[in-house]
This record gives sequence, C-alpha cells and structure tokens, in this order.
Amino acid sequence: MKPANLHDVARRAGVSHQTVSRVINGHPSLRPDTRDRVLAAIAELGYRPNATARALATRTSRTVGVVSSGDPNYGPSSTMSGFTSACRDAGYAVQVATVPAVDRASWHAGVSDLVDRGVDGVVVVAARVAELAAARDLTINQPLVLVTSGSAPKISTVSVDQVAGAALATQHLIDHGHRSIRYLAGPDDFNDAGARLDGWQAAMARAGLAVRPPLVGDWSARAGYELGVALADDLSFTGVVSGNDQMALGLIHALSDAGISVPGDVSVVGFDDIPEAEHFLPPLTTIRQDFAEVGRQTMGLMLDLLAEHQPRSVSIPPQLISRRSVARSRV
Amino acid sequence: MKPANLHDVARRAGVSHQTVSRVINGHPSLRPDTRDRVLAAIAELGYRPNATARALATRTSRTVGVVSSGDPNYGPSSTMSGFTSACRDAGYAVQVATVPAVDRASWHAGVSDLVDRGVDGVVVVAARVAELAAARDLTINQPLVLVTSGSAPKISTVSVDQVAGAALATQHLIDHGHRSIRYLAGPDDFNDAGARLDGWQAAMARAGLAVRPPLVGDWSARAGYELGVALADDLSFTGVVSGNDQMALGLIHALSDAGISVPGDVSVVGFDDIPEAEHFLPPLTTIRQDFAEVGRQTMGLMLDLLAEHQPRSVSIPPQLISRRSVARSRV
DNA sequence: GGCTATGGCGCATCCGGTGCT
DNA sequence: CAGCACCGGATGCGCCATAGC
Repeated sequence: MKPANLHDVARRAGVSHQTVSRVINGHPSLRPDTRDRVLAAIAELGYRPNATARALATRTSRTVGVVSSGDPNYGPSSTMSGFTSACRDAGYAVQVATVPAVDRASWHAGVSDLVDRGVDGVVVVAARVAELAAARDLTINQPLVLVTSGSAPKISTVSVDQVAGAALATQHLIDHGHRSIRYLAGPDDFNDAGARLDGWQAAMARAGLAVRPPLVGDWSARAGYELGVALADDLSFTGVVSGNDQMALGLIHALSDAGISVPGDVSVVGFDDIPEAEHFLPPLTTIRQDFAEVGRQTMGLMLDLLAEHQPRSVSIPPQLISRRSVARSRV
Repeated sequence: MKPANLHDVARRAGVSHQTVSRVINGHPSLRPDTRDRVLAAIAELGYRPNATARALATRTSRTVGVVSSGDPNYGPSSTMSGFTSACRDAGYAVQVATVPAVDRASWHAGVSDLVDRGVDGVVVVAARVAELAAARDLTINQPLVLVTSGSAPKISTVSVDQVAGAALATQHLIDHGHRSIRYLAGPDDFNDAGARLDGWQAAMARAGLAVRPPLVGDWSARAGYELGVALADDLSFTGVVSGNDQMALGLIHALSDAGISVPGDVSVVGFDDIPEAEHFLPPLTTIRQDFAEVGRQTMGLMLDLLAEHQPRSVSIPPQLISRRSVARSRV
C-alpha cells in the first residue's frame, strides 16, 4: 500500500491539499474545526510528510553533513556522538561521509557529495594538517564549520585549546618540582600534535627550563612503548608529558619493564582522559577534553551560520585531572 | 549565482533536457557527438545533478539510515566506521540517527524519522536487549538489517559470534590447566553480555568444571576494579575471563593493588581487543572482533535486501589473541 | 535509432476568490 | 462597502519516464 500524500488527506478531510499543508506548517489563519478535521484525516491515514519533496520545494533539508576520516579513536568518535545528539535536539538530521584518504581531492569529493545531496551545511572534522588544508580552500555556498585545532580565517571553527592543555600538563609537573621534562609528541601531520608541542615548549620556556627535542610517536601504545624503551636507557629526566593517553600507557609499560617506577622515579601526564586512564597502573594524571561540549558548540556555530550570522570561533578549555602518575620530584 | 540545472545545460548544448538526463544516466542510444556536446556544457556550467530531485522522481535516494544509541565505545564506533566506508564504496550515503533513550518509543521515532527522510533502508545497531526488542517489532516497508548478538526471525542480522568467543577464551584457560575460572559479566541489559556468559558456561560445563555465579559489572574499568577488590579477598580461583577489555584492566589493577600477580597468580582473558590491550601490564590475552568486517557484511546484507533477496543472517567468528596475561595454572 | 514533448513525483507558495462582519 | 478570515487553483522545485516524432 502506497503511503498517503497531501491529496489523499485533503480528499478525506474534504478540503484542498493546500489547507492540509497549512495545518502541517502551523499556519495561523485556520478555522479550528477545519484544522481538527484535517488532523483527524492525517491520523486516520497515517500520513507522514515527505521530507524529500519538502526539501525540493523549499530548498532546505534540515540536514547537515559531516565529513571525517572515520578513525574510531576516542576523540573523534566522541565528538561525532556529541554532535549527532546536538543535531537531533535542533531538529536536524545528519549525513556522514567518511573519506578514504587524506588527500585534498578525496576531501573535496566527500564535501561535494554531501552538498549535492542537499545538506544545508557541512562540518569538517579535520584531525590531520592535510585535512585542515583541504578544508581551508573549500569553496561552497553552504555554511561550513571546522572541528580542529589550528585556525582558519573567516571560517567558523571549534576546538579544544590544545596549547593550554599541554601547558597545563607541563606546569603541573613543574609545580611538582620537575625540571627535566621530556615530551612524547604525536605525528607531525596531526594538528593536535603540533599545538600540544607548542604548549609544552611555551610552559618550559616560561619556567626557564631547557627544551629538549620531543620524542615522536604515532599515538599508539606501541609507539609509547618503543619510545619508553629508548628513554629508559638514558634516565636524564624525571617527568614526561605524553601527547595522548595511549602513548602514556605504552611508556609506562616500557618503564615498568625496565624497573623504573611511575611515579616513584618518573612522573607522567597524559592527554585526553580516555575512560581507561583512570585504571592504568598507576591511574593516569591527564588532560580531559569535553567532547560532548565540542559537539554542542559545533552545532551552535552551524545554527548561527544558518541564521546568516558571521563566522566565529570557539575554543574550549581543557581540564587537568589529577591522579596517581605524578609525584613530587626527588632530585 | 544559482547552480545550473538540466535546462541550463540543455540550452547551452542545444538539446532538450531529457537528452541531458540520458547522458547523465548513461543511456546507450546517444550519438557520440551529442554526448560530447552535452558533456562539454556540463563541464562549462559546473553542473551537478540535484540528488533531492532525483530522489523525489525515482523514489530511491541511494541513502541508508543507521540508528544507534551513540555511545562512543570501541565496538559500536568501529562498526559505524566500517559500515560507513562500505556504504561509500557501494555509492550510498548514510544518514545517522542517535537515540536519546533506550525505550521503544524513542527507537521507533528514530527509525520513522529516517524513513520519512527517504532512506532506502535502515540498519539498527542494537547493543541492549531493549533496543533489540524495539527493533524486532518494527514494521517498515524498507529493508532492515540488525547489527546485534541475539537473533530475530525473518530479519537480516549480522553479529560476531559472542558465544564462540567466550568459549574460546574459557577453553584457552582450561587448556592452560585452570579449573576454577570466574567470569566478569557485563550488565544484563546488553545482548553481548548474555551471549558471552552463555559461552563461558557452556565451555565450563563441557569440561565438567563447576560454574560459579558470574560477577556483574557495567563494562567500565572502574567496575572491573571494584569486582577485583572483592575477588582479591577470596582467592579461590586461578583464572578469570572478563566480558570486555576495560573490566579486565580494572580487575588487573585491583589484583595488583592486592599484591596478586597476573599472570603469576591468576590468569586473565579479555574481550574485544581494544588497541590499548596490547600494552596493558601485562599485555592482555583477549578475543578480537573484526568490526570492519561487521560493517562490510552489514552493507552486504543491505544490498541483498535492496535487490529483493530474502533476509539472511551472518555470524562472524572471533579470534583469540594470545599475549601475556595467561600462564599455566600452578595448582 | 536519435531525439523531443508531456506528464508526473509530493510539497510549498503566490495570488486571487469567497463569505462574513 | 471596506476589511478580514479563510480557503483553493495554478505554478514551480529539478529530475525521470513514457510515449511520440
């Protein structure tokens, strides 16, 4: 059985289909009894408005698209989840596109596909610098908001303040008497990695401490482990801030294998506060990012743009979660 | 400037708009030079077909909807990611809806919204039993595929074989000489929790071992920790299989706090193989689920249904990943 | 065979028309 | 007779399908 349409409802209620359209869209001038008759017909027929037709006629779909690389990491997927909820609350649907590669062409294709499908706006989750670059020179007529660290002129962006977060972590170590603090960086091609590195360097410089070269990993626990093995050989430091919690986990693993105690011999601060961090051995002191808030703010900016407001950027402050992996320096 | 439409292209190429429609849809009977002229006009105008209009006319959108509760856990978000990629490869777009609560009404509303927006099919990711129940009595005209453990008659479902996975974990412990093996279960209201519990019980029974009551947690590392504290008091077992890796992490934490060595005193097997599991202390022996494959299979079943085939179910075998948290029993 | 005209898909919206006060 | 509240006819959104030339 075909779904009922406006005409069917109109016939059933003994009015024209335009009148039905009016009651659906809450038009004011309608006699109450006609309204009720129409409503009754709608209920009896189980009529549901066809969003596609409406989109075609109004040129707006109440849908926003989001494109991301689709890695199931804690940060991106939490952001997605928060954003999707915010969309629902705002009465918008969301269409997602994952992109198979990081090159510009793939990203532009992903965005184009979304636009062709009629989304009212698009949000780009750009973790890598190449992705951010691709997003920056996007030219579309729809509102665009970027979720990323690193900024872009004339574009709405939302980000967690990574620089402040890394500085917070570093300062925490400094406050505990540490003076030689190493940094485990994420890969160069990630925006967050660069920003966090900057934060560490800035905090070190502010305290007049020597900035030694960062150790670079790929975010994985395995990388943290390997870096930790190397670090265990040359124990010329008492603190390390890790670019994320996973690398901190691997690092602690390696240190432990080498008979080095955390936080007895070295203190460690992570970044992200993944749910597991609380139960690492020892429970990890780390920097928490409020991804749900990121999602909400993203939709907020989108709604702004949709209402023809100017682009603006919001930065969300991270928070230090103090647990057991940091102790006062003994040297 | 308004985007170009079929008419504009037709005028520019000096043909009618149907002819343009034909070249776009790859219709065979077209003189090569008209084709080229049209293609040129398309390129010059930067014409892009309007998917909304096409959807209205053809009644198919090449879009599938997926509804889930949106928790950013490793399993669900990996599944999402795998599925989204599979959709892209098949030329389908995906619209996601997260549901704010687990009750039936919310789920039906989520599905209805997707259907109203014109998706060609919907996939439901049902982690909780209430969600599965809600999905089971869904009545829609579109193809439906369920991603869940637990089955549903006459509906296409894809799942990882949780029973086999838990049996695998348990048997691994048995093979290492363990005879008293406890089980850390996930909450009752999760489908996976029940299935894994069944697998453990079956394996224990098969080996003629006593089945003691499971300890029930909520999947979190914290719960694993608390259960571990209780367990440490009464060390009447040598092995434990945990319903997921996070609880295993918390458990190991608690055991370690109590001076109990893993795997020296007790052996532990997890479930999921989250990326961090490899670097727990000790590296965790666990059951890996191939979520990317789940995503691919899900789209495969959807495509089947879209091609008017009968519903069918696929079960994906999990795999034991042997690491360091299991040792031969000393008792 | 190669192409054009016509008629929808389901809805919104401008505009013009009733009946009433 | 002016003015308002309410309703319906025609037209179009951008495309596809069918029949026709």
